[in-house]
Amino acid sequence: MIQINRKATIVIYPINSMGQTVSDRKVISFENIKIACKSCSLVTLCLPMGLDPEDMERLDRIIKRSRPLHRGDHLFREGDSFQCLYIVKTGSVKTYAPSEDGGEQVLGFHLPGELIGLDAIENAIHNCSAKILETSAICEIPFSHLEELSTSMPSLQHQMYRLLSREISQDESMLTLLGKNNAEERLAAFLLSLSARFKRRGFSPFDFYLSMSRHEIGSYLGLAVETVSRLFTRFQEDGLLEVERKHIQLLDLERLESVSKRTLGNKDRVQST
Amino acid sequence: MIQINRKATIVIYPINSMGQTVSDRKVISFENIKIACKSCSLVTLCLPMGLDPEDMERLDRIIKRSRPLHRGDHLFREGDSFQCLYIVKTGSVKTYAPSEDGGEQVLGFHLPGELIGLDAIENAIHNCSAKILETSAICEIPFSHLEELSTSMPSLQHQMYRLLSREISQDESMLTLLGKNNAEERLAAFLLSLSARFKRRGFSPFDFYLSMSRHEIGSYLGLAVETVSRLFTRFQEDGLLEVERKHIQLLDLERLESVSKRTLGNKDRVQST
DNA sequence: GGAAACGGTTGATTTAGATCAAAATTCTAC
DNA sequence: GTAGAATTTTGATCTAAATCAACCGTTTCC
Repeated sequence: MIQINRKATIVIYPINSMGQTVSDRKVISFENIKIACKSCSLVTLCLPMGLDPEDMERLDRIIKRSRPLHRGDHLFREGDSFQCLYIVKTGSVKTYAPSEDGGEQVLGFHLPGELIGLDAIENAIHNCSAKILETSAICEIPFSHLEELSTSMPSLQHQMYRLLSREISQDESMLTLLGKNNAEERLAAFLLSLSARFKRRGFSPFDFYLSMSRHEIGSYLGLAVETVSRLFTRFQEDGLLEVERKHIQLLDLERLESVSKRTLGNKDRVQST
Repeated sequence: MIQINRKATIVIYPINSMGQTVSDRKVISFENIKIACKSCSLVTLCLPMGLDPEDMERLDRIIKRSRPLHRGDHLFREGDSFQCLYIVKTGSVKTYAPSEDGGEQVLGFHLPGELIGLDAIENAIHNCSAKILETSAICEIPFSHLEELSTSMPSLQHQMYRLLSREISQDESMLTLLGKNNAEERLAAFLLSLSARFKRRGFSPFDFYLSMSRHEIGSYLGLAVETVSRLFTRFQEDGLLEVERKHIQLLDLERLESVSKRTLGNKDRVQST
């Protein structure tokens, strides 16, 4: 899916979930795939965050940058030996726990700047799989090198602790979502989370493309595909959003927010009619 | 609840969830509350795991050991500033996310040797609360000291990475449990998890006391109290276990195992009659 | 170009587990 | 020891979401 944008730069990435219809959309060309951390737009929300230039340089040297990977490619599979952490540079990735019967539990969707593989450190074995959702550039960090480096770089060590801790917090709020919230609240919270993450990355929080299927959203949220589909329709009918296949436009963030945290106490339901 | 055991040592802890009816039950006396890591029975599964004697000594010096805390005491509350990590030495602790309406989502139950507070590192603010379930001894580790120490102790740093990573793995399997498994499977998995953890700590995997209420179990597993209660009754009727209030005896680990991972594929249900 | 596979939507029906209600049991505190 | 408050259990009813089923639009691939 190659297209030429207004600035006549060849955009080699397919239309992806980030900023498709956004006017200030970043142009990604061949040259800046292998960009160093210090010139990377993600530097403020990625692993090198907060490192001084010299430390960043040292970190930069152990990071490998691969050719773009494509939809369906695996970064790793459950059971693989753990060698590297991965960071999404562009595109998106899902992690999931496969089950014997071919099913899967989606554990997360990973956007640019986000680390993948942190759960494998303990046993040096991956206990989930990671699959590319759309053509993506991925940075690869050999963990043994990273660990070694972090012994001599307190700020890197600190950043590692923070990132690991954040992953725990996120999983915990996901546990609350699955334990306490109904289908409507889960989907609203999911869309708001995507929205906020796109925003931090400089893309529109109102208008984006989903790189995952309804089925994957359902798995992530502990819902059946049909329920997800019906909810999208309902949210659209309620004027919360506009949806056309993968394209989402959030029309009323505030109301979506209130839907996402409507537990027993708050009975002012969205108009159903 | 003070009682004298056969060896005439005063047991200051109330009958707790660990090994109540176990013959080789550990005797906990006043003296060994403030025991150093190197003489602590938990050393092989706790933070100091794998440290050499000298490093352990250094770690030991920053660890504070409090007087026993009692049921209902808080280690910290959501919103508190993060100063310390906590390790359960004896007893048990729950962590939970309070919600505005007085409800709560239980995030975890913590047994001896387990760390509490890892999710607070990122923002230096606790985003859940931790409450003592039964009289417990707790080790307290000022995180800033720990972090500093870990910069000069690669094996401690490694252990920290491992423990953080393990927390993530555990949360992820919990996500799968809540996302994919039904009530029966969740409770079975919960009991088996407790069983395995008791075993690792030298207590009976078959016979133990629950330090948490049915309500708390329900919250943890995303189920209503009534469902939990009914399941205990059903499991007992099915001969899987014997339950009398907080006292649980697992009668058939193997069958419980098969109940815990019975998804669609596996239709050999437990006899209901 | 057409068939097959896939992903998504919509409708009808079923059901697991929530909710409501009430009694039984245990715990707590005077 | 007793009153009152929790906690747990059990039963009856309800409902949100799963499941089953059919259909439609897209994509893919001979």
